[in-house]
Amino acid sequence: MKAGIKQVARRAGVSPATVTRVLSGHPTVGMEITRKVQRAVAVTGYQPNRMAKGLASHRAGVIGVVMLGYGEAPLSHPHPYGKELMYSLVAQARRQNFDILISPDSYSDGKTGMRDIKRLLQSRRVDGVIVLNSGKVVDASFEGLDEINDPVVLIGPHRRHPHIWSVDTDHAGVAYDATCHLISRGHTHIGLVGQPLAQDYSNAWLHGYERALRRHNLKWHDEWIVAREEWPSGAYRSAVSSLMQLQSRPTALVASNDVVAWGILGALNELGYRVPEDMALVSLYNSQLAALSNPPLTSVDMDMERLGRTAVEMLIHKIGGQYDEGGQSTAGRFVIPHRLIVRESSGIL
Amino acid sequence: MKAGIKQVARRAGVSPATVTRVLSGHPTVGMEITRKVQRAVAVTGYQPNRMAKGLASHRAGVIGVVMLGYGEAPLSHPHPYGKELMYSLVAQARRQNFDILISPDSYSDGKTGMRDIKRLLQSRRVDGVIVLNSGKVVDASFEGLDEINDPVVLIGPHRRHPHIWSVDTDHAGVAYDATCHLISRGHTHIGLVGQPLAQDYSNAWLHGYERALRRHNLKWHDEWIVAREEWPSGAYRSAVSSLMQLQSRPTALVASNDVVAWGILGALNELGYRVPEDMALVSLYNSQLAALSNPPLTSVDMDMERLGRTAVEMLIHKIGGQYDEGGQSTAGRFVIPHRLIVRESSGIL
DNA sequence: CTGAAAGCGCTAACAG
DNA sequence: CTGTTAGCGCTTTCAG
Repeated sequence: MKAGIKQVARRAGVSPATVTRVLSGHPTVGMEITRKVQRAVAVTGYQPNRMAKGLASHRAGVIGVVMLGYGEAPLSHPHPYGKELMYSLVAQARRQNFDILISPDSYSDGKTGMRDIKRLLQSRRVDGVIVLNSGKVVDASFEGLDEINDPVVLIGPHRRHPHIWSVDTDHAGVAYDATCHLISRGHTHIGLVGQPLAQDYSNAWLHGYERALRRHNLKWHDEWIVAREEWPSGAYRSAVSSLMQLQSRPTALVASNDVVAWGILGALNELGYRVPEDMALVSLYNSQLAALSNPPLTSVDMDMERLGRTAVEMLIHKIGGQYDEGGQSTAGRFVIPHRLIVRESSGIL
Repeated sequence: MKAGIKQVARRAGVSPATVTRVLSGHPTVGMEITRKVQRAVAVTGYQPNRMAKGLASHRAGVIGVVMLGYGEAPLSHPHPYGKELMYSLVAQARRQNFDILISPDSYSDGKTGMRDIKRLLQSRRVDGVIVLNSGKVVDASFEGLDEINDPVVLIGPHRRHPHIWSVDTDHAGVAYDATCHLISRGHTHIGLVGQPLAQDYSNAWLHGYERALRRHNLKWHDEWIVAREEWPSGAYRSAVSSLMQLQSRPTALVASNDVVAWGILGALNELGYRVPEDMALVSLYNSQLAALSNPPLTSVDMDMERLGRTAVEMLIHKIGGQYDEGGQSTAGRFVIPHRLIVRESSGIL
C-alpha cells in the first residue's frame, strides 16, 4: 500500500527520475509523460518520503524557531512577541511550503543559545533558523551568531553585530510616538510603566520616551518611571497608588504592553480613579486585549503579522541563495513600521 | 569541518556502527571504546544528520501537531486550548526528545482535516500526530480517523469513534461544578454565556449546567443563556444589558472562558453594576487572565499542562509500541481532572 | 527530453 | 563485543 516512487514510476511507465522531475516542476518534461505521472501519483496516493528527499537534496523544507531567554515558558510569555507573531511565522512558512519546527533546543537561554542553534542547524533538521530575542538576553549572548554560515534571521534588537540579518520594530520610535501623542493631548506630566530597563526593549522605550519629552521641553522625574520584572496581582495597585500620591504626579502613562495596561486600568479603577479623566493611558503592542478593555486602550500597533512574514521571507531568501552568495556580506536590517491606534484611554478630543 | 559519522569513527579507531551504538546507548559496548568514541564526538562536534538517521531508522523523532477547525488563526484562537496547552506539548515532547512540527497541513478545517493528517503521516516527516479539536469541528469530520494506522491522539471531544485514542477534560463536569458552586453560594437564577451550542464543548457545558440546576430543583430560562460565535467590543455590553433588564434576571453567570468573563466584567462595570454583589461570575479555563481581573475571577482550572503532557506521553507510547501491538484494539480515553479555583468574582462568604 | 547509475549519511542485520 | 555489508527512498549527475 505504501506507494514509493518506484511503484509510481512503474505504473506510469517511466523512470523514478522522471517522476521526481514532474513532481518538482522541472520544465523539460513532455506533456504526455507529465499527464501519466500525475495520474499515477493520484491513483496511488503517493507522498514522497521527506527523509529520503531531504537526505538526497540537502534540504529539509523546515524552518526552526528558537526563542532566546524565554526560560521554561516561552509560549506563555506574554511579551514582547506573542502568539500573533508565532502565527504569522507559521502562516508565512506555509505559504512558501516550509514547515515550522519547534525543537527542544528552542528553549535555550542566553548562555547555551548559540550552541543550541548551531546544533539544530548542524543536524540538518532545518534549513535555517529564526531566532526570537525575548529582550532579556543580553547582547553578549549573540557572540558567535555572526559566524554561523547557515541562514539565520533574528527578530528583535541587537547592537553589536552588523553581519546579522534581522527584522525588528523601532522600539524607541514606538515609545516616542506614544509619548508625543500624550503630549499632543495636552499632558506635561507623563510616566512610563514596564519592564526592567536593563532589557533591550525597555532601554529603547526609555530613550524614545525621554527624547519625546526633551524635544517638547518637558521634564520628568525618576519616580514617574516604574519598572519591574514580574507583576503579581497586587503590584499594579501599589505602583499606581504610589504614583498617584506623588506631590507632582503624572497625568498620563505609557504602559509597555497591553497586559500591563490592563493591570494599571484595574488598579486605577479599584482606587477610584477614572481613565482618561484622572489618568490617560497609552499602551504598546495593540494586542487583541487593547480593544476589549474599558475604556478601550490607545495602543501602538507593531504589525506582528508583517514582522513575522518579513522574517520568514528573509530567511527563505537566504536559504535559497545560500550557495550563490559568498558569506554574509549582504546582511540587512529591516524595520517594520508601527502606527498609533487611538482609542479612548488617551483622552477624547 | 562537517564531521560525519565516518570521520568520527576513524578518529576513534572504530567502525561507524560502533559510533552509532555508543550514541544510542547500546548496552554491549566496552568502556574503553565508549570513551574513545565520546572523545572523538566531543572533539569533532559531531551532530548526526537527522535525515539520514530518520531514513535509515524509520523514525523521525518528530511529533506533528494538527489543529482542526481553527481556520486561519489557530494560534491566536483564544479558545478552548490556547498557548498553555501548546507549551505543555512542546515541553513534554522535549523531555522525551521529540521535536514538534507545525506543518502547513496543520491549518486544516474539518473538511480536509483527515486527508491532511494522512498526508503528514505518509510523508514520514512525523512519527505520530496530535490532533487538537477546536470544538468547531463537527464530529462527522473525524470519519476515517480510526482507520489511520499510525499513532494519533486526539485532544478534545468526540463521540462516535471508540477506537480513537484521546485525552480530554470532562467538559460537562466542568460546567456542572461551576454551576454547583454558584448554587452553593445561594444563587438560584443562574445564566450561561458563551459559544454557540452547536459546538461540542458548548453542548457539554449546557448539559452540565442543566444537570446541576435540575439536581438542585432549580429552573432556568432560555433568555439566561447567551451564545454567540463572535464577541466584538459592543456585544458584551448589549448582552449584559438585556440580561439585566429581564424581569426575572439571573444573579450569577457561568462564562465559557476567561476572555468572555473579562468582557462581561467590563460591561457590568460600565453599566454600573458590581461584581459579585449585583452579579456573581464563574469562568472556565483559569488562564493567566483570571487572576488579573478586578475582581479576580473564580474559574475552573482544567490543567492544560497535564492535558498536554498526557497526550504526548500517550502518543509516544503508541509510537514506541506501534509494531508490537496489532491494530488499535487497545484504544483508550483519558480524562484530566479539573478543579475549581475560588476567587472573588463568585462572591465572598 | 528521459533513463541509468551513484550516492546522500546513517542504521541494522549478520558475521566473526 | 565489534566490523562488514546492505540498503532506507529519493535526487542528481551523466549519458544517450
